[in-house]
Amino acid sequence: MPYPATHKPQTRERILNSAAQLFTKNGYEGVSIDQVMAEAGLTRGAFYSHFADKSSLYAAAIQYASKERFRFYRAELTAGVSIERLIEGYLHPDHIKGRDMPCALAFLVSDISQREQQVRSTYTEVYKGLLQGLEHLGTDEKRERLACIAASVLMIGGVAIGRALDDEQITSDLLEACRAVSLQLLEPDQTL
Amino acid sequence: MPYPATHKPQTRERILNSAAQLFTKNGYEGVSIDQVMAEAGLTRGAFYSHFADKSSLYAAAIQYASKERFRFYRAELTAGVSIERLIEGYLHPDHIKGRDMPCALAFLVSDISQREQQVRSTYTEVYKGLLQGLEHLGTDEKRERLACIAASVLMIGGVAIGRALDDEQITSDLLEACRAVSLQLLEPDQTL
DNA sequence: GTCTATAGCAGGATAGAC
DNA sequence: GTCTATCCTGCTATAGAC
Repeated sequence: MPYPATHKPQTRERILNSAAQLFTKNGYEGVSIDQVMAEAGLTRGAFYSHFADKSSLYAAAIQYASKERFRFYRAELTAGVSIERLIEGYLHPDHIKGRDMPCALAFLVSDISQREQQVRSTYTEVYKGLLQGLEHLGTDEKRERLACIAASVLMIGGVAIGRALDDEQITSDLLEACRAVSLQLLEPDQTL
Repeated sequence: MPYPATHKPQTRERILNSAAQLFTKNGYEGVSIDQVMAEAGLTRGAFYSHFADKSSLYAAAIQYASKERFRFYRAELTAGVSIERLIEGYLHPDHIKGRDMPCALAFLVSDISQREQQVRSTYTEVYKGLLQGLEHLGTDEKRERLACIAASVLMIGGVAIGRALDDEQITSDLLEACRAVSLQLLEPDQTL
């Protein structure tokens, strides 16, 4: 039995992990199937027995990356990390530089509208998940929706713009401003 | 005299205008030099007597689009249009849909970090211009820098994320939240 | 300055052996 | 399921005629 039943799912996961890392950092057009497969220790020919095409992989990778990220945040919260610290970690130079698995919502935001329906709808679902997370983050009562939306825009937008800029001083100021305002918006009884 | 002295600059301007429209809406990889030249009524061969390569054109197009946009805003302000109306126009579904010449800062934000130094530094200069505009917008005294940064992130991020999303209801809520918070941040005596 | 023609390459997708 | 080999397309960039 050369290929045990667990082999295929495991391989698929390896491909997804490789794709999530590469796509998030380099965008859809910035990554070839060759690269994804090489990173996963395979060759291009093997790809099409796991995914229909590049676009499907992209959508799946975004979902995968986000699940990993949500899992991480849940663990942090369980371990007693404060909201302030989580926001600080998100709006942080290390995140912008792409260490580990960065946030696909931020890194790919203007990549998405050029992709197919399937990709946009995946992105939208992930964004909804983040929004719901912010609404209930570390509190029993639900936060105001619009305040959470504005906070999410400051987080995602802050990382996206900070990544584009070429001037460390401005990026640093930008992160500081986004941290301050988003935290204020996430105060439990905040209303717009 | 088959080519008058005004011919080349005019042609260059036609190419830039075509490039600004196409690149802003479709990103760097989403546009070919063929398309840009065809839109300008020329063929690909003529391109390289105006620009060194595709990357240079991209940087020049971002600068061109932004100058057009700043010109537009100055005219609006001179005509007595309020800041509220300007923000409303920016954070508006029509802008997201790409009518006329959309804002390159928003539409290309996550495209930029994958390009060369030249492009990133152009983007950074344009962003600095917007920031300075916000600091002095319709007031004699200078607004607080961090408040203006946060407002700019809500504007750029709001358009970028709104464009990615596939759900009109959420996009509409998102634009509303960004309008409300950014306007609040631009109140003349606002401090963080 | 603009054209047509072409060189050269990268990458998506498929075929067929193992 | 994975491999190698191949087809095919699209694109940047250049050459050379007008």
